[in-house]
Amino acid sequence: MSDQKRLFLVDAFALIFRGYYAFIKNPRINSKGVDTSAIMGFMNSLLDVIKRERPDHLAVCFDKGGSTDRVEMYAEYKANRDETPEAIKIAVPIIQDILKAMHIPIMVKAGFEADDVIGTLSKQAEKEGYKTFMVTPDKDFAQLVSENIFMYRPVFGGGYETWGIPEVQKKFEVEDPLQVIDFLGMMGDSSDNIPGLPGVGEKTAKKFLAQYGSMENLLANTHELKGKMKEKIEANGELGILSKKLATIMLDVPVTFDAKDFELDHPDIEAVKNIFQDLEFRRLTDNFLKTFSTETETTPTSAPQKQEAQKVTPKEQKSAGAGQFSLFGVDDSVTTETTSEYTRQTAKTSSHFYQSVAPGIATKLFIKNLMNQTSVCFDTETTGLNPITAELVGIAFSWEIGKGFYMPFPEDKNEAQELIEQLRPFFESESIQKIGQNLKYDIKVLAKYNVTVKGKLFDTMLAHYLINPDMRHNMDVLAETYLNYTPISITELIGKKGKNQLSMREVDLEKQTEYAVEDADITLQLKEHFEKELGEANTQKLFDEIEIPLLRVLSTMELEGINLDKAFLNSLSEQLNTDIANLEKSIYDTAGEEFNIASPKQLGIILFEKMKLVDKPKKTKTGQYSTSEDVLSYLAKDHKIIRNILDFRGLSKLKSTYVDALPTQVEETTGRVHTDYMQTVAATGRLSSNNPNLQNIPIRTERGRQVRKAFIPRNENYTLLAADYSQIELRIIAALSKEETMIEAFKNGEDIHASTASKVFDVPLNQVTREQRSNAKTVNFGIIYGVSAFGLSNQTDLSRSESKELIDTYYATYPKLRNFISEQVDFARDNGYVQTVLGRRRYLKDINSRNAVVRGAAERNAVNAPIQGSAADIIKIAMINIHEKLIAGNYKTKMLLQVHDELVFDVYKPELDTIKTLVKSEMENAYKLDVPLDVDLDIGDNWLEAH
DNA sequence: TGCAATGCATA
DNA sequence: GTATGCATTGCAA
Repeated sequence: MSDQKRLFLVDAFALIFRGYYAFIKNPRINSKGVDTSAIMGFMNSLLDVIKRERPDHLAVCFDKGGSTDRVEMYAEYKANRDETPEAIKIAVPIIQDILKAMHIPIMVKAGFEADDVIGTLSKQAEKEGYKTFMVTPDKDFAQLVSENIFMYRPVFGGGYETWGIPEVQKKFEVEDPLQVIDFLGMMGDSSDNIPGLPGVGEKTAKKFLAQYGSMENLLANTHELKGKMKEKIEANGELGILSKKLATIMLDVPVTFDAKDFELDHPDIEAVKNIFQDLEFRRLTDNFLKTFSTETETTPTSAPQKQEAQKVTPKEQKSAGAGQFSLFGVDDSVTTETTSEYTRQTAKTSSHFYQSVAPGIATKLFIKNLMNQTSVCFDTETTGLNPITAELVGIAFSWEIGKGFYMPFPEDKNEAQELIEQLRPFFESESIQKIGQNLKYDIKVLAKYNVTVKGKLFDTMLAHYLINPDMRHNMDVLAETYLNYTPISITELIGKKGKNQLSMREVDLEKQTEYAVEDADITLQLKEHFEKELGEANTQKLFDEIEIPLLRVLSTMELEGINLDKAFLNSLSEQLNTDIANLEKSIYDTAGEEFNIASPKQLGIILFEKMKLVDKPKKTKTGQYSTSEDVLSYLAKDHKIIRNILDFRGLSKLKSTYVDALPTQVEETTGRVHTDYMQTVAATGRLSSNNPNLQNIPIRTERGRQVRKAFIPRNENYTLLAADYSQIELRIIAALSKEETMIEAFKNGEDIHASTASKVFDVPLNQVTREQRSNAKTVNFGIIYGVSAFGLSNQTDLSRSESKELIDTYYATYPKLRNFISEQVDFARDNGYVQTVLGRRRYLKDINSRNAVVRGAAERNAVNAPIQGSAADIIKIAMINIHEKLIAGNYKTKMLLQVHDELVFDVYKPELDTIKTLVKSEMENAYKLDVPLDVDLDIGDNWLEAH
């Protein structure tokens, strides 16, 4: 470093607060009962800075009485700050005493905040040739950063980072640190109660800044915004300006930087020692003496300081006494107390016999007993929610209501495997029925131990999904609804998620037993309940032949996961940035010069003055050329440069939702992405996918669909096969309605939308215009969703009355379709539900509502649910059959994904021809309709190519 | 930290 | 107009 003098300005309150909250979980209280956390925290930071940096000049700045100017501007300023904690209030005078003893100047100015004092001083020092370091964690200070003014910012886990101009540019994505003020003004700051612009947070503020550069320019160009955002910002321009003012650090506080006064000289060691002794700071006293004793130039790194002792070893599982483990020795049942029918039962109020099984002989006896059962409910307890990484902590079993056993699993992997081996005959027994709640999870966990769950299955969650798809199906809800019983909550055992949540392994064995066996017991009781109801709802077949077999299929697919080119994924984010650069270059080339694409002003001049893309460019209120979305997309088809600009704008969204998110979901152990298919959330019978959702990977836009390139085959011996049903929902509605005209079109392999257009607009098939086909397509989809003229006119260029006319003509063309629709609605009115081809029901309680809006929605559901649901039924059948054939044929090919009407396979190349035939045949013949089903196959080295 | 509202990705 | 999941934001704790 040069010989330039260095001034450190310390933001006292920021460091005091930070120190105080650092100890919040474990406050420092001395023998006099004084909470010294804040003092300790602050002094640690201060000494740390001195020791590390040895500043020539240093001062500590405090607030006094808040900022009168800002309160004048905005009465709410800092109004919602919590009352300052007591420990901080008492800390301030003590810290000031210590500073005096250390001969460190204290800067305060009534009516000004420390920010303003520091700002003013740093600018003065800059003029005098100093390098200034503002010691504060508060990001507001970034606006002051210049070539000679830096932020010196404590970071979590110790250490500091220095923010100069490049750091601020990067962090806030701005050119000039002064734009930090605009940034803060836009996004607001809840702790200072700076309102900001409504609806604008960090991401949006950065976007705006890149595009408009400042608050003022944003407000001058709100016409370019869309939707709610536009309304909100236009309505709150003044608030934005005010917010910016509030966020601005003042530079004209009446204080003077006096170099001599600020020189860091020797402290009054005795005085400081006395205060520290009084506070009972022993370590800090040592630290202080070391810092100021002359010979300490560098601090030894060998000294094992602080945190080392804090390392917490997870509590070992309590090894209970032998008696507790004995199989039949302990009866911890509780007598039933009389409960009114309004009081829910719990484990405490109902009689039960739950017991843990000890290792050794007890386990052998237990398993012998287990093997004699014909139907057993089980529930695994694990260390987490992700079955790929979770380890078994125990398994609960129950085959008699009110009674059950819990087998804890050792943490040691080999021992756990030995134990599961003993249970293998049970799980793999074909003759013992297995009952569970969400068995897919347990099956996946056990698969990780190489155990296959065989035999008949009964999943209470799936059963209830068929009985009442609109409800939720978690066990607590089911127990309360059907058994009038409240199970022990998981949070009671392991705490709320986040900070101190325990792993199931850390829970006492007795509690584990109570909790786990209770789950198994309740599940068993629910099974008895739902068994009857399944028959009554006529969905037994759907349960046995679709949902239960599908559960095995899904667990296999989920465990398999899909390969992601990890290098590609990890770099895709940067590649996108490269793409942006390429787009920029291409735009510059076309434009013939470089300019700021993000600036609408410059862009408008380039497009409409230089390139003269249109004769009469649309202008905005402020007289500038409009470059808004709708203007540009209108020009997009004729000009590549416009497409590039639109792409450029759309990238950030893509990046955050997919490109940056997906790599974090790659499982370390497998290098693959394992989605979780939800079998019980979609009321229509569809699956849904989450963590991550692989059913909404972009495909419509060129840039978006690039994400699909990241989904690749297992290795070079494999290829991806995508098989999708063509127009399955329209085929279903044609078949169900028996509308011959439409059925014929499908039988003849016609382009259905063109065919519809030809009939509705009464033109020969080969003379259908693009627009006619497009409108016909919209109506076809509208039918599936339960059309209204209003909805149709929103989707097309047609007016409301034209839409109505089109729909009327459509119904005239396909009269049976109209019949079908009214039949569905009538059926729903009479029965309260509609159903799919396989009898999957959806109950529509609002179908007879007197509220037309509510009733209308129910009527659309009545039309859509059987269509969407039947399509779901059919692909589920195909999946089950394909799964079985893949196993039976011992193929290496795996089924990986389902996207509603599409299946994706990882095909072993030598099997390709066989698999293509197999998949196509199984999908097309999954269910017999009066309309042929048609499946398109595509292969490729990634999911994008396979389309 | 958890919730609702908004907007947008898919079929 | 149907069915989902998720990122971001603001607000309530």
